[in-house]
Amino acid sequence: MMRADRDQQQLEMTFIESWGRMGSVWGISRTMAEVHALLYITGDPLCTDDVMERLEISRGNASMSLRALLDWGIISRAHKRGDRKEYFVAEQDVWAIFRAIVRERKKREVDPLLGALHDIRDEIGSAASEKDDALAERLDAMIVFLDLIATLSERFAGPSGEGLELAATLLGTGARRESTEE
Amino acid sequence: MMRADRDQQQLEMTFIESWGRMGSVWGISRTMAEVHALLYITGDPLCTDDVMERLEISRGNASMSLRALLDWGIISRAHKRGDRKEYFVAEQDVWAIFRAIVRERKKREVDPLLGALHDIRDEIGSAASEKDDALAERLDAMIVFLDLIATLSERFAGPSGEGLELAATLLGTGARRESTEE
DNA sequence: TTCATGTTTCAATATATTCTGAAACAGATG
DNA sequence: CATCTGTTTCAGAATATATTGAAACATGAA
Repeated sequence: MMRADRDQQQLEMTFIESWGRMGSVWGISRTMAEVHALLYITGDPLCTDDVMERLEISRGNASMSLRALLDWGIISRAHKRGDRKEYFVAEQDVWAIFRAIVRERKKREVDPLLGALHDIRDEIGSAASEKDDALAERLDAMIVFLDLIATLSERFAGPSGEGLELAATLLGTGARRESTEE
Repeated sequence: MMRADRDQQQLEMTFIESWGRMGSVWGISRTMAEVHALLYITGDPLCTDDVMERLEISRGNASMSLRALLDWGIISRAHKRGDRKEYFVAEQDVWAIFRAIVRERKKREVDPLLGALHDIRDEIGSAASEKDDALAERLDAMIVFLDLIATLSERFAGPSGEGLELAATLLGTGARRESTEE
């Protein structure tokens, strides 16, 4: 039994490390990803000290990471009766986690880029020279594409369970073509 | 005319900077993104020296960035008759660019994580204790989800123009729900 | 082979990001 | 109010990442 427990902790740690390495994919630091992984895989409410201990990180780091995860909306606060400490629990629905990530990244990265691109496009519009035509065309292609991505991710990240439905649709559409696969 | 040219270069540079800042989104360095932006927005074949000059970066950096972009498959080599220098041109189809990025990120980030997760899952399977059940469940939820993502991105990144078609489908599906929007 | 032209590599350096730890803060309780 | 418990902040340190620049490496021409 002690044995099994230790094994489990080890396995959890492997998961945490793998997930941490993925942090870059969704644009957060390794530690922040690890804190999330710990909360997710553990399932229990953990306090700052638990996180510090399990991950061997400083109080400051743990505090910052937890707050950032709260901002992203993928963990939430919890309290134990008769205990003043704050505990944290991770959202357990992977789709909800995914939607939160998509929403956040769109807000932080796609939207600002689209804004900048639109600004440039407007400037060109006024100063129409010959060469500008080709530039404008390429810019437009990019803008149209990013607008599409933004719209798609908005739908994916929408509040309802649409993401799942849409994924199913996508998969269904793809299935019809499976015979033509390479 | 001189005037218009200078304006255009400035606008191009603004585009390049915006795009460079986005580098993190698709997991490459700022400079590499800028090199790509330069080639994309310029449209012409450029050689290493052109890139160095326009972006004010070292030869080594330019060389590494260009090679990496070649690896990603979003720029290609070009040659001018009677000129030994290598020139580079960017893929102009934004969908092709997007597909290349999705393909590459899946390969580098999602696949390894899925591999690690499957390994952990296998280990748990053999050492079934009570507590492990909950762990296994959470792990499975994550694996199922990532498998779905991997499948979806494979379809998106497929060689044909499927990505565009699928996006249209998705958009269509969404349109039917537009009335229920928040 | 030697020279001329162009490309790649990589150790040293510069830059950016993340983390620590102790101090400041908040707010409950006696 | 003083004290106790717990949280947040932030300057400096540690770490990781990106960049330079010069030397090594190719390759073709004479």
